[in-house]
Amino acid sequence: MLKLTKKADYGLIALKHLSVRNPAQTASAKDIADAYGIPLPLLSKILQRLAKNGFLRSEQGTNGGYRLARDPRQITALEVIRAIDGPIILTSCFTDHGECHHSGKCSVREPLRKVHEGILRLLNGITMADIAREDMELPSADVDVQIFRLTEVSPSPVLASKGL
Amino acid sequence: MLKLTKKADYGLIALKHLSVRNPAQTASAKDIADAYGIPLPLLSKILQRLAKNGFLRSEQGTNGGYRLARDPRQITALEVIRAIDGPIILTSCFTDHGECHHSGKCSVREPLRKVHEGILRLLNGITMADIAREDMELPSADVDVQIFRLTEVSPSPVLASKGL
DNA sequence: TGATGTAGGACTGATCCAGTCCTCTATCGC
DNA sequence: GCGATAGAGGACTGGATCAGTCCTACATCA
Repeated sequence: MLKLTKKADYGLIALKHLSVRNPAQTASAKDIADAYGIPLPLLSKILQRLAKNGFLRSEQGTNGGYRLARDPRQITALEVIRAIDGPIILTSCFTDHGECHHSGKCSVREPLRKVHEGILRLLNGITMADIAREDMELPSADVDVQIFRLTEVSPSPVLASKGL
Repeated sequence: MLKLTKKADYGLIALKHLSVRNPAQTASAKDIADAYGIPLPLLSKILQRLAKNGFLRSEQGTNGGYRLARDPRQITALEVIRAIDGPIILTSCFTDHGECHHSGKCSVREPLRKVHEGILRLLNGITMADIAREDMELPSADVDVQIFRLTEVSPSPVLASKGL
């Protein structure tokens, strides 16, 4: 279904929240949960994991909370999503082990790997600093359309059609 | 989790199978299921849906089966996936209705929409003809990294790291 | 010492995916 | 015409995963 989990969403929201403010300032899980209507215990888990993975530094006790451990320009969306959701697997064909139990039968593995890499590259090209900017630039059209293009195709109305 | 369903996988495999061979030739669901080790009733449903959506033409009766209804160069991976899995939803923030129940709170909706569009554009740029080619070109590195790039980032070892 | 806050394991309900089962209809060859 | 083949399609089930809750333990500060 090609969907991000809510946990990843929440994680990105929290990191954006912390990227915008003064890096010296801490925000508690409760602060963030209240600000965005996220269930506190759920957000806590996410923040704990982000801290465990080196994105955040946590401080316990009164007036404690979380602050960024790294420059927002050095944190990519890909890293965050992987830390929260685990490895991104476009198709079960290539898991971490790299093997498809359909063996030589699965004929679309290689093409899908290209798509997979494209998505990873896309996510890897976005930092928290980008996300924190409200005026994030629109991707210039037709740039990556050309990446895979080997044959002619008529101008597709797919992207313009409602629904997606 | 950003994963394609097996149904979409199977659909792409079947379409590739039909794209490679003579377009006049039909292949039954059983033929394809046997060739790739896909459960027949499951594949049947997928092929039926592809036929219903105009990708395939079906012929009933003895020696019946499926054949492509359109030029493989005119069938994009995006269309196929959408036909089988339904609309691609990167985050529940923007559904078909385009509305986030978090209202104005969800601060990452716009950035994620950009990612979303990037993925759609990527999938829309791949046709069945591309997938049917074994020597599908590798995406040239660093092309789409630049799309979202507004800030500097150090060369990331993320893509090179094992696991992805 | 108590309030505040993080750390983290266990558990549950809901949803969705993958696959199965069954019945029905259409077409071809004998 | 009849039976084998093949598509059409609805109903159902087991399992996995997600989203969220609950509870306890530990750390820090006023």
